[in-house]
Amino acid sequence: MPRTEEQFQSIREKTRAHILSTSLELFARKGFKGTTISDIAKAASISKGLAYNYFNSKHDLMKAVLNLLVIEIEQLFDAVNHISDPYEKLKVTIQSTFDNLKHDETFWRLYVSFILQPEVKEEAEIITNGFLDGAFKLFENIFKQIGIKNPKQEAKLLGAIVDGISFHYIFNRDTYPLTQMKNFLLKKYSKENLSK
Amino acid sequence: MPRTEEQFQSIREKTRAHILSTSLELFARKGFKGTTISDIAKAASISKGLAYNYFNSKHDLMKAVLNLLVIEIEQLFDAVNHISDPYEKLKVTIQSTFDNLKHDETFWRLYVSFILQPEVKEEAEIITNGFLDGAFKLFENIFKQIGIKNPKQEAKLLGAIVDGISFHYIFNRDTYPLTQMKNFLLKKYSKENLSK
Amino acid sequence: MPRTEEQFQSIREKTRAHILSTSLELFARKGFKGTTISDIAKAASISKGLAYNYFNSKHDLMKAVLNLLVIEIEQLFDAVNHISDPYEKLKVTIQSTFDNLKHDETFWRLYVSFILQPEVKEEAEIITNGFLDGAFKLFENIFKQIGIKNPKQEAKLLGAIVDGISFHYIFNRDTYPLTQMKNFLLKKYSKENLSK
Amino acid sequence: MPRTEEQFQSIREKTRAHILSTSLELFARKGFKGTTISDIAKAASISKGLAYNYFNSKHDLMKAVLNLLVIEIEQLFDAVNHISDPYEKLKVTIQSTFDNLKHDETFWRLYVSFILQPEVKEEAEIITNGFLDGAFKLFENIFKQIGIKNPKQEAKLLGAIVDGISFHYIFNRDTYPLTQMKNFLLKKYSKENLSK
DNA sequence: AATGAATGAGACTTCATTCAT
DNA sequence: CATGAATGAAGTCTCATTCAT
Repeated sequence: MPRTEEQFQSIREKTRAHILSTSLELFARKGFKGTTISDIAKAASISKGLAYNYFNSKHDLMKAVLNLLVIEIEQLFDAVNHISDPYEKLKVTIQSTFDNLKHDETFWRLYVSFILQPEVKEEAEIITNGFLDGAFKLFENIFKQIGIKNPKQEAKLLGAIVDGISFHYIFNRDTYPLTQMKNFLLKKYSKENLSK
Repeated sequence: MPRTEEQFQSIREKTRAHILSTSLELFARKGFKGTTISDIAKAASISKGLAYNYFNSKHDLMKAVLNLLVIEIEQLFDAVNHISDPYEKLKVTIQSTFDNLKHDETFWRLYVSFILQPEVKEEAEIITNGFLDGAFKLFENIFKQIGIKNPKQEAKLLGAIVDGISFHYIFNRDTYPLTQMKNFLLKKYSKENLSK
Repeated sequence: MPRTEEQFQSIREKTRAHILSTSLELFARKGFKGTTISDIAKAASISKGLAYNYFNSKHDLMKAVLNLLVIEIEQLFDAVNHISDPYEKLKVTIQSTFDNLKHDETFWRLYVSFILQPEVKEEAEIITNGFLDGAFKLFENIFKQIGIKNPKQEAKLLGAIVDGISFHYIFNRDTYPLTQMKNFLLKKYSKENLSK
Repeated sequence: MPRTEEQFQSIREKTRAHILSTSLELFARKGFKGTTISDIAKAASISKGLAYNYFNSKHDLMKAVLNLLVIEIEQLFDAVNHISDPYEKLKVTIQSTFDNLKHDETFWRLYVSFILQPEVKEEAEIITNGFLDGAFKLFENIFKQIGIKNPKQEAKLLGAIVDGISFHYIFNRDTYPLTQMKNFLLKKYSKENLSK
């Protein structure tokens, strides 16, 4: 007997993922309210009806996109968690943040966009908080390991720097000296500089 | 007897300002697309039609709000420009940023909201760039006066810190230790710390 | 004692006539629905309120314009009624129609415009009928005097010609050879041609 | 199973034609400005939204109606173009104009209505000019074949007569002796009359 | 599973009309 | 007599959602 059941499953999952990633991109580019189901259907080359076959509503779709976002963010954190040397960890984190940003500002825009959407504010805030807390904790642990004073505040400061630079870059992409700032930051948070 | 020219003008100015400030608040809270003219009319206790007596379209209204934003921002800058001592200038700037933020996050939300709105992106970017450039220049001059190395990059770093913290606070208002961070930052950028 | 009462009357009449003629022009140019009270007020350099001081509603205003139209049309007829020679009468009528038309298509447009307005269809039709009947009668009498066969139908034919040409001219003003057609018609309806 | 491509196309064509013919009738009766999308939707027994599924705007809808008009007019011309005998051609043209008019004044009203609408003036004029030129050329050729003097002007005269009569009939439907005028005209433009 | 025609609530916008001064 | 700010009904248009096939 053929495993039609499994094949169905596979197709469903692929289509679902396809709709989801298309939505993510459009939501990020044009905002939640600025993106219509028609837009998504057209961009994903499916019918409007099919989108409703996979998601009960636009709101549902957005929640699913938020979830996707969480997963992607967690993967970013996981990528550095296995590094044991705190200086190296710090360096890689900063680097990965910047490199990721340059190639893909999608998440950032989405993240900002959702927070401004009263309908999803709550859900989005949970994620935001989780994300920020994760980052703050990560930095805090590093600073503790290094033995710096006020690790909690230094962690929040670094978080602010990273997000602030990201923010400035995203909205002034054409003129912002991203690479320069990245190197400047790496130097500021290098072993030589921190341990003196 | 009809009202005098001045009476009419006074009415117009007041109503215009009223609509404008109401719009600003709503746009900031719910985004451009998320705010309807009905919302604004209701919040301002006027008829929908009256809004169109003052602004040709929702888009126009938004441009007027953007303008208002520019003016308010410029006033913030002006407030510190007369201070000559660079350390004092730095301190007041940081302080005013934070104090302002705590009482009024409206501008920040609006600022972020508009930039995400493709319809107003262009207009918003001009303002954003102007605002950022202004802040960067201000910081750069201070750092030059003080005689710090890499004043351009230090300026951008401080800009990122300020905006990053603002950003974190705005979207995690309930838990973010704003005052603590403010003091931490003031200390880091104090005369004692910088001049050593 | 000054005759303020009469002066008031005079002012009222002048203002009324001013509003009326402005309305007539705008209605003719942009149609009834296409003309707003604001348009009229602006064109007449008065306030919207004042228009309502003179006319109870836009509909009323339009009826007054219709009346004005009737009067103007009657004056046109009167202008030729004193001529006794039928050939001369015919010639002058045709000529005046054309000369009038070239300088002022306002009435024509208004006339057509109103007939398409269901709200005033009835009133407009009375006028139209009156106007057409007047013209038909005028022509019929002329043809009877001249002694032509089928004067009733010849009258309607000439009416159709005159209105048809007017119509063609109005909607093809740039290319229609009006003068040529006028001369062609005058020749066709000249004494030499008709009496043979 | 989804409908086939053909099924969808068939539905679209039918609905489109239905909306179009309903619009044409209403525009003709109440003018462009005087007809609302709601009117059309109600008359066509569809939702307002559906009209916009088929036409981007009311203006677009009107352009489509104009197009429909052009096609219908061209068919009228085509119907007589195969007749070779000029006298016969003339007779059939006049007859068909009148017969058509009696059964359907819609086009005429629409034609007049659109020309008075500043928003569509340009598009309408192209059609008008095309239509008039077509008629003038047709008549001119006939008169040339017959060998009448001044064929150009005679063509324009006949055009004016036909349109003038149509016009008088349309706006005085109840009392205008259309049949009588038709016969009168047919006799005037009969072979016996023209060839003498 | 898939399509897109169809709906209808609600958005933006216009404008005749009213009214305080 | 005169003004134009203010209203609100109604018009154009959009879009999430449903549904027959």
